[in-house]
Amino acid sequence: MGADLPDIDLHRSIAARLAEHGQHYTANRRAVVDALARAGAPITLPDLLAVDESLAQSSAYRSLSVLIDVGVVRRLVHVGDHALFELAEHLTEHHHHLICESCGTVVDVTLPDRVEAAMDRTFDEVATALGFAPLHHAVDIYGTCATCTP
Amino acid sequence: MGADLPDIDLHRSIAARLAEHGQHYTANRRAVVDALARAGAPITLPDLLAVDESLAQSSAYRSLSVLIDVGVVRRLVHVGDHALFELAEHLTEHHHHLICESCGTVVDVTLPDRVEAAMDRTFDEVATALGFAPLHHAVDIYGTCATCTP
DNA sequence: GTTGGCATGAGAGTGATTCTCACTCTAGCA
DNA sequence: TGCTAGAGTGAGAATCACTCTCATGCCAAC
Ligand SMILES: [Mn+2]
Ligand SMILES: [Mn+2]
Ligand SMILES: [Zn+2]
Ligand SMILES: [Zn+2]
Repeated sequence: MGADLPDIDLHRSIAARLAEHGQHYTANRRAVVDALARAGAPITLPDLLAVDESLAQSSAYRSLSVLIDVGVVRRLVHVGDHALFELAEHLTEHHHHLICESCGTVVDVTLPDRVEAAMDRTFDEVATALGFAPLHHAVDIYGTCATCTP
Repeated sequence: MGADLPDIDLHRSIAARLAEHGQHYTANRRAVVDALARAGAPITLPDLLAVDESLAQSSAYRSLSVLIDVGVVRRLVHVGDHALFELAEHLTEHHHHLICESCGTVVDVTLPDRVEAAMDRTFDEVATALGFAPLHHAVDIYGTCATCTP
């Protein structure tokens, strides 16, 4: 989404978070992050490898796994047979997804703060009523994208 | 969820929908529907086979696939390595999911109509602004369930 | 009662993801 | 600056949820 951190801060922030977990920000992990940042939308692993041809498949999967573990990357499922990967929200901003049921395209959307706040209040109420302690939420809006609409 | 159709109507409704698509409501498909109805929450395929031991894995998967194609069953991903299956909303009611990040339990929740309406309005606005024609939405509330909270 | 076509299920196949292991790099110390 | 222990890498093997195949079963319509 629009409000990304400048690259320098992005990488510094990621390095710090990895360090907190006793992990290093290696060249491979940085290459994966760069590819995700360059994509600017959730992408599949094949797409990731296409963005940076020097990446090896097994290492890309492993770097993503480490980055997910420390909270730098988020993995999305729900569409197609490949998972989608994107930078975590603390590196971009809280957002949700528009999913085209025809072509599988996924794009980020942000909702007005007013609406987010109202949703959080409601979710907290209904979850608590069922003995759940809610931590966060995901909203997926399914429909048809511009290019798939005739 | 609470407001299920009585069994007779449930099966009649499903038979009709299958017929619309030139499909039959066979014993196997009915057994799968019964198992899902009995579960009352999204369940995995292994769980389904456990509920009805007479079901064969390959046939259960195929029956689910047919039932999904005609809109009687919905498939959820997002949690664990097995997909979750539940009866479609027109057989139960529009609802969303509470997902325990600790044990993977998934339970249904309904939101107040007022909130659903407000969300739909907002989703329509933001989607349209991005050239998307929104059709429906899914909300997942992640947190910790009662038994996982110490 | 025969026949044609869909349904079933055991087992084989598929493919995204994960694991293995021999090799490489690097951080930290001498 | 050299050494070394431990972490990182990647080609290929393995895993496993799910799908496909095909021989057989079932049923409806004549
Ligand atoms: Mn939100
Ligand atoms: Mn809703
Ligand atoms: Zn599309
Ligand atoms: Zn739990």
